[in-house]
Amino acid sequence: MKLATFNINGIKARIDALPAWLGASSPDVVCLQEIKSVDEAFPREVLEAMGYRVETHGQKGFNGVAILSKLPLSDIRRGLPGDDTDEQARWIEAVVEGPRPVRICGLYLPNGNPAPGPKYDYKLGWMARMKARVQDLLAGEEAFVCLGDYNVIPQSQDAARPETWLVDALYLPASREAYRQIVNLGLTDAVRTRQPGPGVYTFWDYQAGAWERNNGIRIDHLLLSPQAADRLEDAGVDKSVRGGDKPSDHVPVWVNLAA
DNA sequence: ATGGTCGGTCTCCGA
Repeated sequence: MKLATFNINGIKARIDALPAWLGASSPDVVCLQEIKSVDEAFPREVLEAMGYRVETHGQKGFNGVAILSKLPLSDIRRGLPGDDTDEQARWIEAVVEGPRPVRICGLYLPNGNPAPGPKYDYKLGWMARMKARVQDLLAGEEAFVCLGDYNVIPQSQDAARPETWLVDALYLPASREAYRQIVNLGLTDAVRTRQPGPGVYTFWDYQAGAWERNNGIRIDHLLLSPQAADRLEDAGVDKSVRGGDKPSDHVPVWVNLAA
């Protein structure tokens, strides 16, 4: 089973590039971030025509997440638990049905800039809520994968120029500590396991020729529960998508799980 | 040495 995450930075702007990648890569399940669309305006028909079920959790203008799946979904949940006043659409969850089901949590973690400030406080609060959700899921001992745009550079090797990120919310010590606290509950970073060295990036800014200079960062991650990690076969980054027509600033990241 | 790019609209803000 091939699972992928892709921050598309606007579904309207990616209406050609997304189907092109789906056709070339044939993932079974994809979690999308930054659809920047309300549910009613999401162009589900073109994706359904490719064999995907479509579940969205959108909002106007910003944020928004979705699941595309060739396999049946159950227990679909929208929104990260822990704060009923949080109106930002950043979390969608479902169980992918099959002989060996796997729960997927698609997430768009807050950027948090500028830091310090209220946006950074929201980021850290959101990460604490995510940690609590992961703790609950771990207690269930099921296979699950938390995949999406984490907006966290875990280590210096995950940035081409780490020195330029020192005061950024994506790399501040408190951001990386909160991320480690989630991973250290017992999750496996699928891409790190398969490609342990430096130089693996998932985002290149549109500005300043970042792509041409390979000035990238790794912020899109797939974290596997122990039961999902048992089934890890392969993982990787579809870097070439960044060089295509009208690219997102992120590229797809994927994992293959047995059965 | 500096500034630079997108996307969705809220003709500015978020990233």
